[in-house]
Amino acid sequence: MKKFAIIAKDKETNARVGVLKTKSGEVNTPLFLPVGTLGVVKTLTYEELKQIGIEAFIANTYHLYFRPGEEILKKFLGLHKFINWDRVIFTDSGGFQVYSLRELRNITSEGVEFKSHIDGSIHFFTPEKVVELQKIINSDVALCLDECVEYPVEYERAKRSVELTTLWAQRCKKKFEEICLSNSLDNKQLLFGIIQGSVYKDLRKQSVEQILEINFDGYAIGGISVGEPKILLHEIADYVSNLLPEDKPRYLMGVGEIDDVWFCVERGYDIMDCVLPTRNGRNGQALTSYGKINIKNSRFSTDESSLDEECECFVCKNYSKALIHHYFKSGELLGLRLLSYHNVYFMINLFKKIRYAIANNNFIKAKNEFLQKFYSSQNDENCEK
RNA sequence: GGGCAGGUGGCGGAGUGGACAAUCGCAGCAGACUGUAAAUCUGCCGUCCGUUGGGACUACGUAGGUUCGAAUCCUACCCUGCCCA
Repeated sequence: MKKFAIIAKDKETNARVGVLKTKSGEVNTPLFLPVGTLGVVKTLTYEELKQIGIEAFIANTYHLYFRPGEEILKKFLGLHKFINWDRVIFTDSGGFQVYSLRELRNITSEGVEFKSHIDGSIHFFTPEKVVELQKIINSDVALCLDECVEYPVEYERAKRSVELTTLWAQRCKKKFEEICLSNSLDNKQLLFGIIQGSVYKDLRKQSVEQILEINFDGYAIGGISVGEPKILLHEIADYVSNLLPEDKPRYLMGVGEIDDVWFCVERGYDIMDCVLPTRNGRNGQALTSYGKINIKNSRFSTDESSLDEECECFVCKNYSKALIHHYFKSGELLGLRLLSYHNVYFMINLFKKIRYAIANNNFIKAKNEFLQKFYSSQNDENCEK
């Protein structure tokens, strides 16, 4: 059985609809992964995630290693049982923490030494260790340890990160296969390789070639959306997409702005994840059909309408902007939850629309209509001021 | 009636002769956030003008005074709290 099957392709673009098979079931692509770093999509219950209709989320190996820690994860035979979630879980390797915690780490070719962000204690992560941890977490899709570099970054440093990422990918793959061989009970976890290379096309090309050579179940593009201008993000995403094989899932890590999502799906990306719906939700931003709004703005204090008149989620059916505004201004936790729920719902719904549009050969039209509505209204708001 | 303490920007509260339009916190207003060290961070916050540098005006209970200069010193008054009669 193929692990990834493309079931529809847009005629005008490279956008495609597919199905990825994992040990916890199938997921439909293009797929949006909410981020649940510590095994939880912040503020939301698993019942709510199911109610929203999410098929998968991505947790983080680095963070789960610290809390709850290996022993507890082993005791529960993995994250699924610990959190009582039977759908798909991806795990990021900790490569992003190599970037985001760069003041607390030290890289050698052997691995990364982290100073714990929690208590300052020293921990050493190797590619092998990260694979083992993901086996313990027992996620459905594991990611190789990579070195995600910041932007801007000098060419030579980006080149070294590509080489290191390749070396680590080889070691991850080797360890992964060893564990699979020694444990015939469960060898259905998927392993994705990660492409690096910052904004340098030749390095991206080199990285793609080297990672493809190792052969993974899917290919992730990392080192993007780390502060580079949008034009570069698009340029690199576009460039790399043309180098990737058709028959494997393509995962663009960390991308989740609305226009970026459409842009990247159009180029044939199948999976994306992003903290924005949840983080920005906790910070007061709501995604709506007519653009982003900041619910904390005083103009919503008496607004009786829902966040998004076109949204079917329970928040939009039951809560006015004025009420959610009140929760935010008062520091009531329910506000964080409601916007997180709504925003994740919005993203999941967006991806449903995208899949539908591709399947019906209507991608470009759907994209233009969606984006025009989403962005024109923000302009209107600016004009009013 | 007497004694003591105190009255500062929307609020709390620093400042006790020049560096004060006045520390700081809260509230308020806005912005940011892209594989989550984030219920976080940043900016503005007397009034008016200026895109910036900056400028003008009004202000530390009220009214006078001393001084080159006062939120800061002096006098009187008003008000608040506590204590004594």
